[in-house]
Amino acid sequence: MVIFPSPSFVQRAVVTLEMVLTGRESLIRLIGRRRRFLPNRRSILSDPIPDPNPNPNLSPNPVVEQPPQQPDQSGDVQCPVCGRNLPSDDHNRINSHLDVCLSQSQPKPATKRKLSQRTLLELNFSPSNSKPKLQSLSHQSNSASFLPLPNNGCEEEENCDKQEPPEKHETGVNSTLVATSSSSSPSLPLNSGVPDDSKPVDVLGATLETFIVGRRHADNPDEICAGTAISLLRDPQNVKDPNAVKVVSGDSACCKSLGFLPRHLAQYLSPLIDNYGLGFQGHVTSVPKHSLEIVPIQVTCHKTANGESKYADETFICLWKNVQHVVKFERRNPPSTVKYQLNFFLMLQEALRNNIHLLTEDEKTYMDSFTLLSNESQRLFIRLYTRKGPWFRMSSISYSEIVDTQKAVKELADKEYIHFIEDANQLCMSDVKDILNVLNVSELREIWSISLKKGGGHGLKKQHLISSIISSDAGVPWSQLSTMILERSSSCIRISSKSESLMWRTERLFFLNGEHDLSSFLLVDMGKIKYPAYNCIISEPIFSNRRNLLSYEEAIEVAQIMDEALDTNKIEVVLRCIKLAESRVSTDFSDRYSTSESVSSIQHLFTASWVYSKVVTVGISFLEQERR
DNA sequence: ACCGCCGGGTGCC
DNA sequence: ACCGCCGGGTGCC
Repeated sequence: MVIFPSPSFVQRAVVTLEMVLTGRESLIRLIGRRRRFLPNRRSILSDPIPDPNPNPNLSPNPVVEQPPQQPDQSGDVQCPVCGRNLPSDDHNRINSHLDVCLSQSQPKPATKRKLSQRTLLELNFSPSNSKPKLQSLSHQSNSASFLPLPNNGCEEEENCDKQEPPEKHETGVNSTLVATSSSSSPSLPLNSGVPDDSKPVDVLGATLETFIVGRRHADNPDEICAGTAISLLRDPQNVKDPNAVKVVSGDSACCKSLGFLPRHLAQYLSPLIDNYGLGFQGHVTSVPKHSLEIVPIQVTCHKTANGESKYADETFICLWKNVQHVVKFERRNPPSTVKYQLNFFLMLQEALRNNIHLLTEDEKTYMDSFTLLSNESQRLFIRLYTRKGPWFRMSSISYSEIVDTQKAVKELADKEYIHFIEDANQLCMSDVKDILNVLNVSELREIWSISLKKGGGHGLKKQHLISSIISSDAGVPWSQLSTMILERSSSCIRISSKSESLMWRTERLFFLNGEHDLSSFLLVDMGKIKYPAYNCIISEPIFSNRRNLLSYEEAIEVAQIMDEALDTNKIEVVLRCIKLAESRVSTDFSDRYSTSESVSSIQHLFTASWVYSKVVTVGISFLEQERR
């Protein structure tokens, strides 16, 4: 039996230690998924760089900028790639060493993702990691920061396992469900184990454990707490499901609905209620964290006034058996809102809870407002957020869990979570290049030949076509070009920069690194990654104030811009990033050292100067390579 | 992506 | 383009 840790464990387990890595790879990990929208891009690229250093000549020698965590008094310098110490005065040797090192570190990108990554957890469990670098961290973890949880979470599951009948039983339930779900009146499944004992089944007083689902349609979803008295009420008028069974609070029929029973359970329970006069009362067992999650309940069967006295006919027994099967089945496979949605909620909620001191009122309300969106809008947003984009053709958006995409798009656009474009007039210059990317090559060729007024365009690569279309916009009027584009792409949508920025921040605050994102949840859910359960007590926030967070984020932006520049060989941009980073890192340090505040090494990894020092080292080793 | 899979876009020996 | 390759989307109910 595979034991999944609950998602809340993920957050801490995935905190990784960047300090182990050096070189470009570590920069890439630091950046994580490239942000589509960089709020400071313009100023980073064009504002004058404050220069606290009187000597503007950037030395090409990496000796100058040591990563700050490696103070060096010995006259040696440390290779940024392999970490070996070299005499700082022998430049030739340093350079040739760097060549060797870089050429060794580059040809093996296929395997480099493994092994170098450490989680806090591994550190916690392997005391052999007593390198001086890690000292403060291991100290932190030894001092009862991480307490192993009693695995109460899985205990129940394991017990279930033992009680559960073997696997074929499960599939039996499954197939009966499938067999009957299409017909509205439940045909009675051929239960192989139809009771030979035809004595009356003992239903009165029997207890069922199940869930409340469909809480979005409840009258008052907030009014649930553990122990709340509930009863079941048929809802034959329900348009979605004529078998629907409502869960209402209290025992009177006029009470507010809290939600519904799972559909498959209602399928068997409703005829029992309708035809055999059974009634059910009980209470809420526990309350989940999120208001849309399913709520475990317990109900006990009783007889209503017009109920029969004897429950022995075959139909009844069959229905009752099926009720029990479904209950069992659903306890093993609880129905749920879409998992990625729950994970996203968890992320939002945790990021909010742990970082209230970093967020503005505006941001908090915006994050809260996400939970007020309709289910489908939330799902669509999350789906789009995880896709590459930035633009998406409406025609390429289709998800089985989102029934009415149009409606979801409209709601998201109204609340400014996304931008929606269907009219050529709405198209602005800066978007054109990105929108052109959603077209395929043959569509681009058409536009190309019209706007350049010549045929062909064959043999040109996609990016070439795009840039040549943009640069030749003198050929056709602007409005005509945007019309041509939209004629082919049809309506397009894009996540708004506002929500993109905030969600990115949320994601970073939750995972605390760039390598993990929402898909990590999925990998855990599927057992591709396994983390033992442990508890985490946060003694100190990673970011003590908003200013630190913002400067960290801006440093990541610089890192990303340089990373892009490295890919596209834009050396001027690389140079600019290095200079900027160098100036920031020195001002930051004079700040740091002027205060007596001690910064633990784990917090050090989340400072702008840490990021900038990486930018400088990685950038310089790139330039070093360029030079020869 | 730390998997594994699928399906579309793309290139020109 | 009947091909391989590459890279994006996806997995959960």
